[in-house]
Amino acid sequence: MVTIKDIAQITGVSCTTVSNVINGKDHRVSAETIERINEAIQKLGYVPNMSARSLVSNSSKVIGFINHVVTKDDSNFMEDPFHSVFIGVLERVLRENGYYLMLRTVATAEELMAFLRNWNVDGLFFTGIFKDAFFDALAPLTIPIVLVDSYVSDTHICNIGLEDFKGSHMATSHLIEKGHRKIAFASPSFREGGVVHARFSGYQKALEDNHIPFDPSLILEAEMDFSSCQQLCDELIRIPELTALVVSADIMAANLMTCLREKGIAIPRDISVIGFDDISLSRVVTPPLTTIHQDMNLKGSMAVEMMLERLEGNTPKKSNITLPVQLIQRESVRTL
Amino acid sequence: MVTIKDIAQITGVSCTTVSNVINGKDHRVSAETIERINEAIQKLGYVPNMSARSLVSNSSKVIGFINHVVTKDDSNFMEDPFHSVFIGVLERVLRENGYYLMLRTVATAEELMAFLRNWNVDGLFFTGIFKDAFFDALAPLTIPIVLVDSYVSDTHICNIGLEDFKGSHMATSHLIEKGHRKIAFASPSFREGGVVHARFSGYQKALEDNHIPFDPSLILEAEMDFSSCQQLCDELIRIPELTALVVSADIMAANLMTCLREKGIAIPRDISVIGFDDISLSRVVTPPLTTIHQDMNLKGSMAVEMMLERLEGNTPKKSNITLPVQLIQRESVRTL
DNA sequence: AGTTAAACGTTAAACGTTTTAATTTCCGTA
DNA sequence: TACGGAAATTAAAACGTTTAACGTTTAACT
Repeated sequence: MVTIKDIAQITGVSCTTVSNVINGKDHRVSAETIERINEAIQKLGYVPNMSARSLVSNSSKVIGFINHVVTKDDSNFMEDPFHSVFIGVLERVLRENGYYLMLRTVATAEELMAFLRNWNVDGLFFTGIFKDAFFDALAPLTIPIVLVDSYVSDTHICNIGLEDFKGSHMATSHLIEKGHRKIAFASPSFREGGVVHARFSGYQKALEDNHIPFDPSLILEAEMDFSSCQQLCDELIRIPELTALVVSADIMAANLMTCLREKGIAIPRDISVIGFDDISLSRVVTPPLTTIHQDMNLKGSMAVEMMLERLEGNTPKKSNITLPVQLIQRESVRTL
Repeated sequence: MVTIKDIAQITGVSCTTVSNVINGKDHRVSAETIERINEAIQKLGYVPNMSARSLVSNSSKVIGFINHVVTKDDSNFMEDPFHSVFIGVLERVLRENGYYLMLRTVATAEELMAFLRNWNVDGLFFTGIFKDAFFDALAPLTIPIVLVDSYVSDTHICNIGLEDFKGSHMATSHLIEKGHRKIAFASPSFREGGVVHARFSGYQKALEDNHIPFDPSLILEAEMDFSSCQQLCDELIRIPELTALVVSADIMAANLMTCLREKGIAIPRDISVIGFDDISLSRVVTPPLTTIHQDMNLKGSMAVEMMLERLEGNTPKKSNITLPVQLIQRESVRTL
């Protein structure tokens, strides 16, 4: 292993100087020396040891992506394209800026703290954090934290979210324009500070704006997996005169559509469906799903941008970004 | 920050002893001392500093998941459920065994080596490595390396793969049993040492076994994304009397089915399609895709198991595991 | 010529852990 | 009582960096 010492020795210079050159603090070093040092680095193939670096500097260049599991389940959080696509973007941009990405699942705040101190983690990404005890444990942390899809606000914690309310309002209004009046709302379970809440409000407001009375029996909750959707489907078909359905997540919509089809219910002939998210699947499902589009890649790059800004020590202009959504009309909605 | 020194001081013992207790080398420490130390650790909330640890011990507990990009593209490798689901499993099992997972994209072997030495990486996972210069660069490495879906063999590198040949043979035979004779094979581009090759051979052999002459004009290559599939689709419909299609990846099959439908071609009425992989999407697409199933979660856990065995220093029983596949009949194949 | 300040360095301590080799303590036995 | 040896413990070096704090030399002003 070639160390900074070797470089120093070979170039006849001290460790400090080599270190300064490596770290771009070369304003105190002559151009000629810099040249010599860089050559030696090149020739010997020197690579800095991050452990040594972080040991002394209290900064590791490690950014954590935290998957917070509420219940100790063995489900694979990577099944959700939202996590994976997001992580893919993170990895790329962080790397381009000299950072490293560590994945970590934690159940408790203690586990998180241990992880942070294990590695001197420099920054943290979270998806789907809600207002609860766990979130409160984040407050005393001083490293930059970027939340995604969390309706929680805090001075030093960034959030990057979506026009959930607006999107849902658009979806519902679209159905109403197409002549639908009895419209159900299906979604994963509500959690305080989660996106579902905002999406539900959008649905509710759209009804109100169109003078359609709100009917609580049209609100359906279930998990997103296939078998939960089957149960939900049974409830659905028992609702009389239902003509349309707003689903607050495309994965769920896709599962639901499959269940409905298996029961001989045609979409959009018997029932119209509109989704939310526009994941890649939505285009490929039959019929292609009309949905509210969000730009996952943009979301990821905005999140990294906020993170990087904070890492550089600049307080960013905004600590709360809301990304736009867009209605994508495909074939799962019919005009009444 | 509470260090090992603090624990030593408070319990009136040396750093060495504390270290020994922490690392389970407590055979040289009296039971009473162990007790005292553990209490102090608990009370002060001591958490080991991995940087310091790896600095001196040349082992970091960091396992890298490497995404090797051949061309410098900006596509998101996490779009592929194979990577993401796999990584999800890795993270869980590695964590349960005291390891940490770092994600890293590299373009060249040099980048990889730099990464390894940056962090003293203890082990490496790869998906989709092919027999090329990059692979050769892996040879001199001494840390455990686990490959997934790579038809390359090397003494100290593990591989965990699939019955690709058999699966493809099953798929093709299934179509033949259903009365099909003119069967095309569509797949992402062939690469030496990649799974596509094996899957192609299975197709070819099934034809041969059934005395159907092989027709090279029925072999179609394209990338998996939607627009490439559209082009491929144009070629497809120009083939006269084609009744069936083996697609060597479900993502591609799904895209292809959508393109075909957009051109007014009904599945399975006009053309039967059989896929490979059985990703979650396959069930939800219309018609539900008949495909060859593989167990991604099993694949992940087997891969970690091999990795852990090597990390413990045991040479595992096998360095090459082939997982079984299974035909899942759904509705995309019709009987002629 | 003498003073200053910039330019170009260096020395050595510190970071938190592991590990080797040395040291002390304790106990049973000759 | 002395002694051998096992058991329990320790001191100190080492890992590869960064970073204060300090030292030279040189160029530029009075």
